[in-house]
Amino acid sequence: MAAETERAESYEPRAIEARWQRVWRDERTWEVGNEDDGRPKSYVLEMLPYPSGEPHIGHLKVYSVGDAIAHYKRRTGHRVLHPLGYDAFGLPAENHAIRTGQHPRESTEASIAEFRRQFDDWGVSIDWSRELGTHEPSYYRWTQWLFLRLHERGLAYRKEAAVNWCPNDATVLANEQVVDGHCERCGAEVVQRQLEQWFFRITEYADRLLADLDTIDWPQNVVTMQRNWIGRSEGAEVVFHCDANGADYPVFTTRPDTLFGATFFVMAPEHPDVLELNDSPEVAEYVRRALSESASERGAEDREKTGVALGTTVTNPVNGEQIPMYVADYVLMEYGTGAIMAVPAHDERDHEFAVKHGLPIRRVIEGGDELPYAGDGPMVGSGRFDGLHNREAFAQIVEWLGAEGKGEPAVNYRLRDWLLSRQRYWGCPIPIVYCDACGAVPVPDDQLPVELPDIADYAPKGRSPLAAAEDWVRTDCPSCGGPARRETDTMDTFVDSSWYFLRYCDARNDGAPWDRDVVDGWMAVDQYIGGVEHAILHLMYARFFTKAFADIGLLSAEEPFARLFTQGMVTRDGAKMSKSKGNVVSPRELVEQFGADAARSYILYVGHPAEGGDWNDKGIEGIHRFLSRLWRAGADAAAHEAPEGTALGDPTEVLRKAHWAIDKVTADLGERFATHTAIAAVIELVNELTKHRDELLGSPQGTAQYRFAVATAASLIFPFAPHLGSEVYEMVTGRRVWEEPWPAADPELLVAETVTVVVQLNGKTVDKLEAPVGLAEAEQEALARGSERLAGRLDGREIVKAIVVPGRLVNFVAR
RNA sequence: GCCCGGGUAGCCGAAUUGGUCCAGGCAGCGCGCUUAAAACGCGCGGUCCUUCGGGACGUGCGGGUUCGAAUCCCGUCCCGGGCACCA
Repeated sequence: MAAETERAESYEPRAIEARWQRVWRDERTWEVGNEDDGRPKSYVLEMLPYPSGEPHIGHLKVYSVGDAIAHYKRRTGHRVLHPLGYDAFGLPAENHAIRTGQHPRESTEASIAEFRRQFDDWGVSIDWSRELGTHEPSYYRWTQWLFLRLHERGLAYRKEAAVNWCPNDATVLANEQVVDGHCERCGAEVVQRQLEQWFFRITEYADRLLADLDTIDWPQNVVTMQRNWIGRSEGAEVVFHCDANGADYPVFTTRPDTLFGATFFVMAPEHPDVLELNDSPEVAEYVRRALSESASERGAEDREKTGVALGTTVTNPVNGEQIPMYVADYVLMEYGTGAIMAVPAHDERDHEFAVKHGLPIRRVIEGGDELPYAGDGPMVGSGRFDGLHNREAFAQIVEWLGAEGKGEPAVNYRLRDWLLSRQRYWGCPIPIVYCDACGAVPVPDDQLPVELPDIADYAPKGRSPLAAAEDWVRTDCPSCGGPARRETDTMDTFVDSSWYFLRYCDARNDGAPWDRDVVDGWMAVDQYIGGVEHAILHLMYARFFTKAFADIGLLSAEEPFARLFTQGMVTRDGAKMSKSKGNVVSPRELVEQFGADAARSYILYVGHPAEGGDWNDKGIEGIHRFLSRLWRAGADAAAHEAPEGTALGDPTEVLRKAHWAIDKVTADLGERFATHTAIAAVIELVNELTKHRDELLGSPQGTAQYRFAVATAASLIFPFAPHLGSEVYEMVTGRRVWEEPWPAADPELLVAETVTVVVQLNGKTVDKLEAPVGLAEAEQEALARGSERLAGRLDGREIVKAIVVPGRLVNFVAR
């Protein structure tokens, strides 16, 4: 093997890495077919990267983790799908276009090329035959197709909604463009404006999204965040009648037991009936002011509870009492019914409002030292329910309201429908046209994709940039053939990234987004890896899409990601890396200086990958030293052939260490993703074999053991440092490590010859004794009892009890 | 305010089931190799006391359970993250 190229004198990572990368590329080593070949499948996936500039340290980490898992899975007999692509639509490319005039496609594709170049440089084992970019017409054609399927089912719909509007730039803004209630570009205060927008009806899936969290293996904190985001609350809808206009106003409450304590009634400023009930200048002005404020201002902490009386009343259904109506901005139109019953004695917000406006506060639940009291207790001032515990009264009141036709049990969610319209250029066009005669008409499947046209000017003009492409906007109605206009908004980029993991399964299918059998053969993703910052939005949307597609009959999986791993952030000097702090570590420079193997291994070594991990510039040198030591050991082992057929002979410390390392790495990598302790185990093995080099190489059997230990170290380091692992393994064995099964530890060699028995006196360690393995408890106790140090410390006291932990310790209790 | 994590050596961290606290790396110190340095290899490594045998203390802090606690329980402080007018 070494004959083809002269071997170097020292570890030269860049040369080794280039060599193996060429082999993997030329032989398409990591490509995988869709046919079942009898091996269990394993779908390993990192979250879709957004290509901007060049990859950062977080990318290096996520692929280091994912690649280690993919390699481990392959070598434990799995057929592994490990693809990669790009989340290529998005705002930064468009902002760049506004500044420079460069087409977003050009800057995006330049970034993709750089990302791809560096991913190749890292030697990540990707099936590149499935590579995709969400901005390619061959991809977004199917994004549009899927939109139409959801539209057919009523899961995509249009309604008027508030958008962020910058009065200075005269444009709508995406949520990401609003920073602290101000326009990201010009700094003007952002206001709310009503516009027709497209939504996905994710709320229809709220219950299933909640319930199925129990079926997936995700980090607890992510599950909790999703649960909170869905925000299911049980309560009742209660109807309040208004005599002034004859209307019935339902409200949602989680506390029907406090109904007798409702002393006023509040509507959100957006409530359509507010001005109908009272159009005085004072009310009109209050509503106008509230509507002009941004959501973040309105939701600000410590904000005073403002509001205006409407001069009308509603009837409290439980006691017929007339209670005054108010409009106040602490009530939200989007939640419940946009109106609330206010119970100041038992709700903090209502209490604050009541105090400020001099409204009556009536206690109906006993308990607590002062009001407001939100806890439980017996009911008072509640008519026939007095004396009952409020938890019991809860159901009885709802039942009674139901019988009277004044209310019913109700469930509410914090989750809102997903607003997908974006008034920007660089995104997937929404495949809808507007016809005066037919209204909003879906573009027929055979006319997809609706391609994004080129435009000259990306600058904001008070409407979506696409509206400027007049030739593109003007079209014929697919229904009646008359003149029509295209939808000029594009889709939220989260739409693109909510189904890409399905496309990978069948990435080159141009007759459908995927073949159902193929997707069913791969899904669900067995191991998903990414940052916790996507804990809510991306993961919720992808789950929703998967469920909706399953309902439509496009696939079988109910959940997209069976197992989720969230990586921690890499810090430097204890602080988040950021350009402004100037403490950014560039993966490109690291790889140039130390090689990809060292960079990847170090990032997995600083700590458990789920935790943070503080970057230390000197630390990577330590890993580089270790890899160099392994390389030298490989060259050394290659230069010391053991005669053909030499047995390994009697176990030595090195042989035992090798099997210990196999066992340790297998458990750490396979069970707990503890890459840091796995790598530490390989370091220990290499340290051990380096230390015993001379004595081992003195005999044929020792030489065989040395070679075995070196090959084992190479085999075990391979998932973390694939190039060096391949190189050293080949040097010693002439074989390719990735074609070898994962090594198995010999259980007999995992058992040491002797164990250390700790002798304790009243729980304090007084001696340590070497003892043979497998000693009976009584023998172990007798051995410990004979300890001279124990005798010295006993000082005349009497042993009253001995606790024996076999193979570990003996604790004597003495008085 | 509420809900999760976490606090071990100068630094990053290990201790997987309640059983030897600190594996591995960094930094530091000593030794070897070298004319020298780098590189490389080997070794040391908590604090205080000591009659040099050893002893006491030690996992943020204070209590508790236990033969035995970094690990379990109660209280408290600090750091990080998430949510936060959702009725």
